[in-house]
Amino acid sequence: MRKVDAFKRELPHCMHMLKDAIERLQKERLPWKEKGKGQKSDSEGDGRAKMSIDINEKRNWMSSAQLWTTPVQSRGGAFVPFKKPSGVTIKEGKRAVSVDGLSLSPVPVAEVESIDLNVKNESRVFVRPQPQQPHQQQQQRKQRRCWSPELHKLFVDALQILGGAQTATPKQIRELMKVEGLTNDEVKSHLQKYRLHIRKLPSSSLSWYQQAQCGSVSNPTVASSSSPQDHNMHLRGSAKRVSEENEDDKSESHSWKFQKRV
DNA sequence: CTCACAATAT
DNA sequence: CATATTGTGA
Repeated sequence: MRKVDAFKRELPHCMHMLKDAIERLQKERLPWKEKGKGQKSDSEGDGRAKMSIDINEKRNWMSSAQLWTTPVQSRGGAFVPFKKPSGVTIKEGKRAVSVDGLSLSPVPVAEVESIDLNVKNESRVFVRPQPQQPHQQQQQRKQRRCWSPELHKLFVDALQILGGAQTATPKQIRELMKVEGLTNDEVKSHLQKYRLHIRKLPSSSLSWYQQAQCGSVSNPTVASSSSPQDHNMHLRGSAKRVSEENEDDKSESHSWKFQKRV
């Protein structure tokens, strides 16, 4: 915990340096900026320049916008919507996130303009400077959907019910899964990936999804020392005979070829 | 830098 | 709906 103190000391320095750089840039920019137009910019122009730079700076670290992560529905737990960073980096400054309720809203917030003494202890305080320009692209990318193993299981089940990966359609799958908050596009994307994967290695269709970059990488439950006498090492090797999709396609090939779709 | 994955564009 | 492309995190 001493690191925190260290950061407290260092952060202001960084900010100062940054500010210095920014000011210098502004000065450099001034000469060629006021060409033509009347220079009433005094306050406004200056402020704008500063702000734009500020925003540019922000863009860098703004890339990580992981906020809400759980539209997840009823079913009791089993879902691990939150992904815990494996490394124990110095991310302690997370308590002030209580405000993220509004972060998702597209409000054109006025934005803070002066960093100056804004240096709180928080390493990240973002306010979402998104509505900067009229372009607005499409308000950034959507938050990545976390396909937890459970979710994937449902997906596969639905897939089988619908008769294999090739015959199933995203909409049907989604309806069969009955997962709240799951969109067609998400299913579609997952289906695409799934198809590609089973095309590549037809034999193992159940195990390929192990990576689970979301829910359970490394050690999510180490700190609590909840299960010392663990028993994870079973499974794997028992239900080997399941050729899944391949068989499905084959076994039902006689029918689905002519069916227009249900 | 490369790869896997999910989002988004055709 | 299917594929292709792009953006990102590991």
